[in-house]
Amino acid sequence: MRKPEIREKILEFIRHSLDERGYAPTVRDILKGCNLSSTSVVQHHLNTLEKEGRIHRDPQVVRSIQLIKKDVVEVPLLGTIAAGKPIPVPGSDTWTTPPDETLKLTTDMIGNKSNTYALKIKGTSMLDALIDDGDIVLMEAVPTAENGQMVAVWLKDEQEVTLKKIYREPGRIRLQPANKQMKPIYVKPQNIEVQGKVVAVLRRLGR
Amino acid sequence: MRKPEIREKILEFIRHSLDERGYAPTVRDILKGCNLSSTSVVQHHLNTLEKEGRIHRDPQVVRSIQLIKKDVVEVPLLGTIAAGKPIPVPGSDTWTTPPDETLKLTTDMIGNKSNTYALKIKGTSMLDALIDDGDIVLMEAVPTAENGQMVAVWLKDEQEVTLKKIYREPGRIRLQPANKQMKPIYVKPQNIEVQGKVVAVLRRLGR
DNA sequence: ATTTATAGTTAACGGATGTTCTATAGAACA
DNA sequence: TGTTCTATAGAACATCCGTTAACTATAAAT
Repeated sequence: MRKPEIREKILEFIRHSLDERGYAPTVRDILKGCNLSSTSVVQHHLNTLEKEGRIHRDPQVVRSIQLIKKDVVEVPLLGTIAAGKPIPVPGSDTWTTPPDETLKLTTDMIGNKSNTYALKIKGTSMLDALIDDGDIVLMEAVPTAENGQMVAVWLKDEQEVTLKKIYREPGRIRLQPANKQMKPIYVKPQNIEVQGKVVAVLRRLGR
Repeated sequence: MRKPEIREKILEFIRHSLDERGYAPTVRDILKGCNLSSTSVVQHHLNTLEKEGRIHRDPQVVRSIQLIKKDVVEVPLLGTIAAGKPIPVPGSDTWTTPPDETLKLTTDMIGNKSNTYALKIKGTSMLDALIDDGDIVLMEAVPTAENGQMVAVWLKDEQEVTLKKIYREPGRIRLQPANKQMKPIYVKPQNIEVQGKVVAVLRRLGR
């Protein structure tokens, strides 16, 4: 019988230890904490966990166990977004040079996604999306978007980028402002280009 | 001669170690890393740093050094905010019972403040502040607010709470919506009660 | 039924590590 | 001048800890 439960228990214990005490447990800490009977049992499970990529250890180093799951993510601030300008989409050239600035965020905010980036809003052209000058939007680089999703849309005819909720309707696409008091606009499918999904909006005030 | 520089160097080394490797250095790591010559020198400085409250160690525990400064802050989500309802202000009764939910945020977002709390917006009554239904506002519990600051204001006559930028003018107070296209309202000073300062606005989409 | 992989036990080695003791030197201070 | 505080140096100690080896036990696979 495979016994993953004991390894879950060990992981939980490590998590607890990191959380409560601030540093990782030793093999013998785990031994006692999980009611195991031998250090080599612990060693065995730790080896397995490391093979599974769930923890990382530095050989011979006391208390070097780390959980792989990340709590804090650094999101690159790739540029600004303004009316009449396509938004910077992470391309090969954008990734090669490291971004000038990064934002530290918790996975609470974005869902552990790796393809998330941030853009700073310039100007008040996004007011209908309830987004102010200086706000920061977290974008996820996705090829497609589901109905109802808030997306960054490039309007080819108007040469303009806008943030709207997208709804595909027969023969047309409805772009609905976040502000429900405002009316939607309708565009031809071939007139738009979805440039990314809006994951979150951040507004920092009074600094 | 006092030598705080070497302790700053040690702190920096600890920070670097925690950052790069994920766990704290040993006394001998610091010895080599800071070009010191004896473990007892390191011990001495660590004792001093601990007395100064800048680090914490567990006696006899390897790699237990922790920096006191916090990077991730848990902000209590104290309740909801809606028109016609005073916002929950952290009082004695609110703090005694732990909040149902907390938000993990980095000090990037809020400035290491301890008196910060979060409120969830219910309804669209804050649209003029560019704040949507479901948005989360981070409030700082402060007694006074400076001019131009975005604050939560309780309007006594109207029995309503609103988020506006506050400007004290002779004989009246101007409450300016964040949306610059909208006109300010003017109120008598005795008609308002500042309930807190808005530190940030968070909007999480598509989950 | 036999083999194989996983899990557990016991014991021990050797090195890493926190701590302590003693001694020295310079600066501040009264 | 003597005292005290801080910083430094070297050495030594006892313990903690990661690792390994040899062996047994059990479940799964063939």
